[in-house]
Amino acid sequence: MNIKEVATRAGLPVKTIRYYEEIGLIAPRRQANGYRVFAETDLHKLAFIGRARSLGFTIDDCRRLLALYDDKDRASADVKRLARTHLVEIGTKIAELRAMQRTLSDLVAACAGDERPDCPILGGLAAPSGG
Amino acid sequence: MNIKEVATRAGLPVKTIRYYEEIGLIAPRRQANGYRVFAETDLHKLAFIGRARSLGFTIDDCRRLLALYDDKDRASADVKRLARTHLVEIGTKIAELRAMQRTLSDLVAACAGDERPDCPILGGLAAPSGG
DNA sequence: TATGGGGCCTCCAGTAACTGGAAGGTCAAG
DNA sequence: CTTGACCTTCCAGTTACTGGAGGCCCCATA
Repeated sequence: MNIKEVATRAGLPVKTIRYYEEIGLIAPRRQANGYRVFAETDLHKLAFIGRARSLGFTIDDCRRLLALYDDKDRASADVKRLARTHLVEIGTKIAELRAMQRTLSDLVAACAGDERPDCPILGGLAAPSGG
Repeated sequence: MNIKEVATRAGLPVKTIRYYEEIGLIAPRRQANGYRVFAETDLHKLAFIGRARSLGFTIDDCRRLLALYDDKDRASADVKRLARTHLVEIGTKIAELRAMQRTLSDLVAACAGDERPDCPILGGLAAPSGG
């Protein structure tokens, strides 16, 4: 199948698929005219990558996951380890965002939000008092 | 003061400060020998930017916040609007991360994590069944 | 005066993961 | 034969820095 079809079926932009080939995640064959030809396995891999990416795995994670996916002898523990590491990272990011959210919503709550220039938000950014 | 001192006092890397000058966030004077000279106002601005960045404001947000900070006539509502938009973005990001967290921890829980190759995590990435 | 060690400068390249656009080849339909 | 959709490559830009090379500048010490 051609790039547009595989893009539609995998739910990824055409440009992204070319990029994935460039960085070696997939290696579709070529026709005599230079067009890429995608096999079913390419489609599967692309769908796999798309899903992993949407779960926040990096491209490097995807590379490792694909290797594990291709390796019929690997232990499920290997995959689980990667996933768990990623879960920890997600947890950390959520905690950081929540801290931002708290600080910022305190500042927003303290601000009158009217036509006067006095604003605790800018004040809080200029010199934090307790954060 | 020299760049190293202002970097220490503002809690930012020297490189970052040069970068901030390059993109026009600050404009320190120069000595005859080419060295940057930072005034107290430069230090204040840098500390301000550092704090806004740590709260997840983009550089572009910082540019706008600095403009508001410099403008003694702006209404506090202008600042509040920017902060509130940012709060919404933070909220969205947290929700997305939580969704990832749920999906991924379900997959991790379903995986035996032993030496056998059978792994629901890879299965779930290859073809999601319900989420 | 020479030397050594910081500190400072600029410029270039690279990061992550694409995205947009230009210039041009290919194919099927009318 | 032309039109238009599709395909190709290559280059540049995005965000917010970060690292390194190569080279001044300044101060202290021998």
